[in-house]
Amino acid sequence: MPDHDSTALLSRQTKRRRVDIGVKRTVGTASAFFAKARATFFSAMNPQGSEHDVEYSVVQHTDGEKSNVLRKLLKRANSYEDAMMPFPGATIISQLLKNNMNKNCGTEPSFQASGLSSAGSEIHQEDACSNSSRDSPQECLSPFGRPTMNQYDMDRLCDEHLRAKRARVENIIRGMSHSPNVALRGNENDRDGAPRSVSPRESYRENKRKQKLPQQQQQSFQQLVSARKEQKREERRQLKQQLEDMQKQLRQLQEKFYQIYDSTDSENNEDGNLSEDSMHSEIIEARARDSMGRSDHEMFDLDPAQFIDRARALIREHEIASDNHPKKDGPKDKDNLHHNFQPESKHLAEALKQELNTAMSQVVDTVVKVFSAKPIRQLPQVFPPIQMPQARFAISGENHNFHTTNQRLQCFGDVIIPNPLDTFSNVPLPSSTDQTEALPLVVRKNSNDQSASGPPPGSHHPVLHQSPLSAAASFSSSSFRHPFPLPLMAYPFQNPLGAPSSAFQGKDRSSPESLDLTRETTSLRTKMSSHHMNHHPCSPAHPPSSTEGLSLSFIKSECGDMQDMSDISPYSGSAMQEGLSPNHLKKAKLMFFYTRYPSSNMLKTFFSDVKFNRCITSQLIKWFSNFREFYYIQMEKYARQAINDGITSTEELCITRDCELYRALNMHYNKANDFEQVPERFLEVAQITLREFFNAIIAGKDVDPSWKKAIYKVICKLDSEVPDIFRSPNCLQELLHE
DNA sequence: TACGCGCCTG
DNA sequence: CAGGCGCGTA
Repeated sequence: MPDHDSTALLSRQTKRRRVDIGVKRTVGTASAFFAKARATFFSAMNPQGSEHDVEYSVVQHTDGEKSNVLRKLLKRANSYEDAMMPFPGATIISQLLKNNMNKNCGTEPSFQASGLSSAGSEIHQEDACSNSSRDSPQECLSPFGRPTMNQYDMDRLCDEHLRAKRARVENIIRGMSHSPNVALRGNENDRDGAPRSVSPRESYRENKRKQKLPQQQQQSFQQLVSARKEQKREERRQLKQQLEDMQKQLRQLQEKFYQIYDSTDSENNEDGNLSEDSMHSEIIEARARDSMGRSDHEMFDLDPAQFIDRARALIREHEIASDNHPKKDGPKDKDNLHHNFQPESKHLAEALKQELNTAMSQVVDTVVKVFSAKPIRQLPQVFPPIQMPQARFAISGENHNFHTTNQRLQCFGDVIIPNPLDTFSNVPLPSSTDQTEALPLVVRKNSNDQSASGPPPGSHHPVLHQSPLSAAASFSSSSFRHPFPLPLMAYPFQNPLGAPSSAFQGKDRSSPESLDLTRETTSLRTKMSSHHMNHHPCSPAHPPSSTEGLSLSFIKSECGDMQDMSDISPYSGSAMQEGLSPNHLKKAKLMFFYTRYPSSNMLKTFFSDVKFNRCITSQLIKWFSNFREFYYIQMEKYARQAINDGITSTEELCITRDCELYRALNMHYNKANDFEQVPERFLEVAQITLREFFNAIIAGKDVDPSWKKAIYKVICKLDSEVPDIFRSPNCLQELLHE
């Protein structure tokens, strides 16, 4: 773990503790002194915030705080793992490994956090270094002992560097092959490696550290070399096993593939004349090979290229078949297709073909993914579905190209619906760096939903996938990026081997129930409003397209009982705003000087220039909740400070316009101090609040977890009338420019 | 069940 | 400042 991380952790912790000193006191006033002294002592002891700090804090904290530390570590580890999943860069291999290893060792997240191979834990090593007084610092820096780097000439240094590099790679591979830290470790390395340029010496040291074996390290290089050889042998063995595992999985895939093929094969045999028709020899060949392979079980040993070739052939076969069927004018075909075929079986055939196409796409995709070591350049293709039947699979041909997620989506859109709208191409698909904070939750939720409930029956239409995108596109400026695509993109990766038939159909991902869009919509609107998005993207002159209509209804259904749906739909009329602007925030802050607990009705009347819906209302309510939070925190802080300062009587607690507490509050709600009419009443209320806190603390009521509630009850009755001028939409100008 | 609130977190 | 969460209330 890099130092800055633990530093951050520490600073968060100390910060939290400073707050917690107040909030979660278990003893009376004496504990405040103690805690304060402890904090001072603590920060004096560790001015630079090293790894000691975490240790120290863990040891010193109460159980709850300790569990906080653990929780954070755990969270971090999880988030690293989660973060790996949806990225195109995460290969199927790592996912397979992850799946396997989660079964075995999914129970020790804290060790995941330490993130090292079985050879030893970095953290443990470092702890041993920093904690144990027996070890000399030199040994810590250079675990291989005396021969320090200074004794080598430059050649040696280069050699070491190369060796270290190699060892590092080997280490990563080994880590992948038998520890649950795949994602984490890789991540860590990336993070470590990217920002700083690694000097040879540094990387040498780092690798030594990582390579350190649990047994006593001998100082001679020969032993090191032999140990390394041992490791390599072990690695080789494990890699081999890994390979075997993957082959096994591939076999399963192929099996599935052939099962599907068999089903349609037998059906084709039913109508009997497909093969005698003008079938390409390639297809017949493929079939011949096929049946042979099936009888001999040799197909399992096909190499990937062959496998993919055959997949392509099959696809071609089916496309030719489906293309030819309607075009056939020969009486024979007509007979076969239109007379001998019952309508039901025709439908069945069509359905089966579609299913087959979908399934085959998945299989081919997965196989390609398994066997493409690295993403190579993508072919710039748009997948015209009918005209270029091969385009869909061209990437899996000689080039063994890697499907980007975007292509994958298009591909499956193709299969399911022949003519997908190309809204996708107009929306900048987020790269891994475009991720916003809301994403992981959405992904997780979706994946859970997906795995929990099977795809609901009913028709699926890709346009539903696009509606969120078009929502983002049509409601936002060009620079605005919404995290919608990522949950969708994450889907194809969810379960590459387990249930491919349901994994890609996307029926449930298109259903509004499974997507937690409420928050997304809220945040979308929030972001819109905070960016002054007052323009109306859908002007009446340009009636919404079908996709826009869908996205509108999407938001409509998600945002629930909006009092006025026109606030999203094309809107022409008054100057009502669709969201809250910074000016509204400023106004709300000024209103806080008068009212701490405004009712939602009151908010509606005072923010009459905003079109209210559920989201806006809760945002405003949240604002005032945040204001109160700050207010009460200040009050408590100053009350405790007063107690610490030896004040014993509430009479001594007065709030004037030049006292520190008032200045802090004014700074928060009236930052520029351009509102010069902070009512006297606010000072009184503040003073009452302060005294309430003071008395409560003095009385030791703060041992009760909900001791503040009584104070809140008092304060909420002290709201005063908000001047009418605040009802005006332009009140800010009027208030601030007087 | 929906809503408002407060607390915690980032 | 916003999101998540748990709780109490209507």
